Amino acid sequence: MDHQHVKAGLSRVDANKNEDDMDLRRGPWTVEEDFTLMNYIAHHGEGRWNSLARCAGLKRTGKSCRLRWLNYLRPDVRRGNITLEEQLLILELHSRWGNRWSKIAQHLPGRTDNEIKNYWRTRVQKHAKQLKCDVNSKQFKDTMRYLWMPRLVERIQAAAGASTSKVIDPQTINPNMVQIDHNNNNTNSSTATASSENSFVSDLTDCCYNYPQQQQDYFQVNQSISSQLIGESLISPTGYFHHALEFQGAAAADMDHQQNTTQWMDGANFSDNLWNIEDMWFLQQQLNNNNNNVV
DNA sequence: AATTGACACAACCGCCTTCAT
DNA sequence: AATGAAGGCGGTTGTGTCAAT
Repeated sequence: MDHQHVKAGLSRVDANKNEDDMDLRRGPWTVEEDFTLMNYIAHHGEGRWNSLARCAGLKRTGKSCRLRWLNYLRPDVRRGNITLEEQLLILELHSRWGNRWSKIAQHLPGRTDNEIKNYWRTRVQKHAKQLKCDVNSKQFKDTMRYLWMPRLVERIQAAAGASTSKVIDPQTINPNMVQIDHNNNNTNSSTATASSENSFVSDLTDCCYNYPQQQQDYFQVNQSISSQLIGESLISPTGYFHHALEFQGAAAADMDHQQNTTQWMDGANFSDNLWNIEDMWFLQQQLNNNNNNVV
């Protein structure tokens, strides 16, 4: 690798390729290019992308053709808002596998790794930024597991109960869920919100406004729904649901720490913040726990 | 009406792995 | 076994859109 290529951040192989491909097109695809690519694949199939690009007469790299096909033109690609169920799955699978986008995408039919990656960056990382904590930190991960995911489950339930086109039928998952609905006969804001819209219009932000009243119930339900969505084998016996219960118990016995959040929240504009007091308190607890462990 | 900033998403880049020769 | 091309993947950037000012 010579200095020029090192400077440009290119390997020699890629650099030579670039020199050879100076007349290649870059940037957004035109309708004509899309049509050419689709037409060629319809007749000849996909694969061998470099030769495909040449034979189809496209002035694009094979990589570019492949990406365009997989992420946009493929007939079975799903577009549009990420559903609540998909959000829950993404959070769950990311907690297990990290940034293995293609692996995560395999469990969301029609969704591309690129789309999931973008979702994570634009939605999830944004919230981490607002909380002023690292997206990979334990605090943030715990918040996802013990607050956001239960809320997502709650909203999935509400949406399924309100919609005729249910994605999840609670009774087929867990009889407890029916009981939960009856016990929660107060119509809290989250239920009302979810009922007034279809399950496709939602994101994490909405979930963060609505703190569950009976969190233990939500963990039970969460476990059930996650099991249905991604299969029992993915739920660990020592998974986050149990840890959440332990955490909630310990936290309830230590409510005095809530006062400490004032100090912790210094610098945050609360009136404009998406996060409610429980989120902040939860994170503060995590910080305290970590500090105790260090000492 | 023009400007600006935030946001979502398409597309590219470079590294790594796999495959064919 | 060695080599180069192709493909896959995760990170990053570019661009269009829209709301707020």
